[in-house]
Amino acid sequence: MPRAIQKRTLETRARLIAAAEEIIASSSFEAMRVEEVVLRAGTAKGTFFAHFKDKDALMDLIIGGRIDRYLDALEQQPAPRTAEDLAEALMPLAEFMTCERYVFDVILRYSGAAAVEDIGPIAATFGRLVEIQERWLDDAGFRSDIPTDLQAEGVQAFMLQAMATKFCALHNAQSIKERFVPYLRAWLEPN
Amino acid sequence: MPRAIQKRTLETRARLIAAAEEIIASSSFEAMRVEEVVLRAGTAKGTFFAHFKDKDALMDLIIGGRIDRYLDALEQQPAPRTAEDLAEALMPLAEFMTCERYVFDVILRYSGAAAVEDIGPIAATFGRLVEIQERWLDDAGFRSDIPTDLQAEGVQAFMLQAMATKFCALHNAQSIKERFVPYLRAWLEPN
DNA sequence: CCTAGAAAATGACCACGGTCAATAATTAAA
DNA sequence: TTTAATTATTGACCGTGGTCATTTTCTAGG
Repeated sequence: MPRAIQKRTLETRARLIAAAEEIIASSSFEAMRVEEVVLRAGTAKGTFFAHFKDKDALMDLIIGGRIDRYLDALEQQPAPRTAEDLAEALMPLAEFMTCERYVFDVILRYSGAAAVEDIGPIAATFGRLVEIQERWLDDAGFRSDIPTDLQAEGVQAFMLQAMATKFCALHNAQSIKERFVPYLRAWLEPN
Repeated sequence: MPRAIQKRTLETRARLIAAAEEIIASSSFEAMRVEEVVLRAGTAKGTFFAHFKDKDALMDLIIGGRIDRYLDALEQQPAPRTAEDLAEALMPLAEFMTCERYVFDVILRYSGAAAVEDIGPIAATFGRLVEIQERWLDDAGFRSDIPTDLQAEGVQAFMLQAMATKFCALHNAQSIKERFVPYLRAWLEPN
């Protein structure tokens, strides 16, 4: 029979997460070191890995949490009416996702879960984002020749492409939005 | 004044690359260890890093080389006439790019160079691929409402999206091509 | 309370990528 | 040929993520 989770366990876990958030706040996601986290949390290194599968699992959790707050905000908004508005609405999220090269890499790596049983926080947010976009696209009625879910996946693909160029010398003179809008127009408003 | 590169240097470099290729051939890209490479090449560890900035730089070189061979083949082919044919033509390349999760991750990370001066082998192949597609799309004349280079970038974005799903539990029941074709149809043949 | 057994925490240890001061080999000029 | 300058190689060492047998703490049953 499985015993209830001890209060101690929850406290330790909370301390580890808090310590990581502190480091991120005072320097960056990239600068986070497991050794530094356990030092601040006052635990041994092994304890970290008893709570999180690996360092990236904690990153998944923290970054996924941040993304979820952006999605909460998006859900409050009315459906955008134009490709331009859609891009505009997604910009805060896109800016966060590309705030650091390291963050973008983690997001890419975790955006699709290899197995159903390990759909993590970030992968879940991608599912949520598609749902939000499907609702928006249903309302806006851009294209009637292809299903809404295909449209939403396309928006996702172009958003990733636009974001990737932020780290690409050939394109980073342009802002993410400047790259995103032409894609969206061509995708959602052909002809 | 810069001296000529020593023959010894080229030999050492060739031995390192050959050793790495051996390991990849007998196991996998992921299994490559710097220690094992230098052991087989008969050099010291430091020598490796005198020739390559880091482990990934050698991966960039080797994977970029493989991709280039696929592009050589694509350049020999006539321009595809339909979205389906385009997807079909790109499948061998897509299959290689997703032969290992690790390989796909490296490709994603190196597909855009952070600075003009360090456009590496993989980043260069992405430029080449866009050029090939621009020629194809010019010939095929799918869409006249948007420029060819935008069309080509879209094909790229959807190819990445279709490939990514190979490692995603939600979609990997479908083949890459099954996912790629609907995107391409919707992108290149709207209405 | 006491105790058995489960859950949690520990820290020495390992794997592996990467560094750098010291050394060896090569080259061009005297 | 000798020598000085340049280039290539070396391997001990480090940083950091991750493991696991052992120890400590907690909990339920008597």
